[in-house]
Amino acid sequence: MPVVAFRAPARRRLHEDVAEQLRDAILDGRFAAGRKLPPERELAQEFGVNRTSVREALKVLEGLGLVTVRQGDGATVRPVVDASLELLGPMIFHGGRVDLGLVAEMAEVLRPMLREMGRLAITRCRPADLAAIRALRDVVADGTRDREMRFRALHDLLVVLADNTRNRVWQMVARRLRRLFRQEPLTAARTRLRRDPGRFVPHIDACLDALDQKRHADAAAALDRLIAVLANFQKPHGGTRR
Amino acid sequence: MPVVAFRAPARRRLHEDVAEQLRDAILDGRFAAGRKLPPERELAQEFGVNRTSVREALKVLEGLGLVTVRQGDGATVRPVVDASLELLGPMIFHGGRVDLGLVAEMAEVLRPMLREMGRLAITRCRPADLAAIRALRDVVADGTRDREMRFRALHDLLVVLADNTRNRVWQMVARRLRRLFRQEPLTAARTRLRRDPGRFVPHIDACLDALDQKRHADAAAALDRLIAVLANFQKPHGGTRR
DNA sequence: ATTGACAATTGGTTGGACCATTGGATAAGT
DNA sequence: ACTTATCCAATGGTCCAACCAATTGTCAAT
Repeated sequence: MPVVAFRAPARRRLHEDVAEQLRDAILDGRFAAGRKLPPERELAQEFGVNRTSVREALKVLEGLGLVTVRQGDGATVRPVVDASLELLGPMIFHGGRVDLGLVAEMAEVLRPMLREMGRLAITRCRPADLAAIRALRDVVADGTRDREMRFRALHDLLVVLADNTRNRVWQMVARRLRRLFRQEPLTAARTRLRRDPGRFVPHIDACLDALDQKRHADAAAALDRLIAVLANFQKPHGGTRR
Repeated sequence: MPVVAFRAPARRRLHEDVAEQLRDAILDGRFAAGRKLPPERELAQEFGVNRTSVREALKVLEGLGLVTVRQGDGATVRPVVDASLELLGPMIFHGGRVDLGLVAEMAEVLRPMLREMGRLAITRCRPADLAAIRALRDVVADGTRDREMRFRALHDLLVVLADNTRNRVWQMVARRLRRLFRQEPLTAARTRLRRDPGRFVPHIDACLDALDQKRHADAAAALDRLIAVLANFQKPHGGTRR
């Protein structure tokens, strides 16, 4: 396993760039809900690309639920609240800023979800499943490794936990969350803040120890503490972090 | 308000049809994860459409996380478990069948989520917010109306509840769920089974009464009973409904 | 005032051309 | 024989130009 985490160079396609710019424009409110986007031909000219690229970008936005397109009429912007949860990433990190309020609201949703998922996993995991968890725990605890790589192991832990629930929906949810946690601005934030993934290790160990001794309630309690650290944000309406 | 619920005639676009067929082929396992889709030019010929339409369809599939497309290489199918949660609908209703196992797993995820959302809503809702809930309750209880329309009011209730949490993430989650509940095969199933939305009314009333008297714990308990009825499926591994 | 025909706007689709990347086949070098 | 460099066929990415089809507003006829 490499010691340093590289990221693939961004070899991007035109429609991705167009879609991203339009997406951010909508999220920023530069195109209000209910308003119409400019015609495709006009957008193509403004972006300096062919109409095809604009159309492909619009397909992406339509898939995200950000616009509805009707022949003869144009592309109408929809309320962001009606759009896909895939947008939570871009909504949290928009314009170089982090929306701490939204992070807190997200944590408010995540905390009970992860608790429940953890409980199910503890109930259903079998001794053989623990090996994968221990391997990831060791990576998280390994101070000689790249910090971001240890965080990646932590995210993988989430997915392994979901797999132990034997529930396909939880498995999909966990993988979407892992994807969100690995989005660029967040990894940069972790690096900047020099967060230490090691602080999760004691909770992981407590959980594993309890599982070894079949003390499921204790294992669940240890997981709860881990999740409390992971989703460690103030309640909304109050607003700042920590 | 109309008494009968009509649905807009399906005025579909080519790429939507193509995307849907490819999506179902992947969900059915006709294209296994890791395999490659046929080249765009070939697909265009098979579907009898222009390459542009195939490409737009592929953009949709890419947005769903079902395939990754690389220039020079082709479109590679990704594991469904890594794909978007938007796929839960088509996964549940595929090939004219309902995957009851997946429904049960979904209920296992939904139940704790809705309970938590309900608790938050009860804590934070203000007296003025109850009017909207009562109006929807009346529609659900109105036996003279079209059954599906009463179900739609029930789904709207979910969204209003989410709005009362004052949490944008819950609001988005609730709207995605409403969208899922309203997908075609599910509405047909409800009509076929002649489900009665009225069975939820007593729980709604109990919740509203408790809220009037500021008995938040009782309101939460009533909501829990409602959710238990709503997500009324056997645990997975056991398999059949009711 | 209502209805119906028309026209401008705008998305939908097509065919074809050419560019850029990838990966394997082939040739060259050691 | 093995490694390395080169080339090429396959495949996606982009562009162009034209035409089809749905929508909406306009305007005339009733």
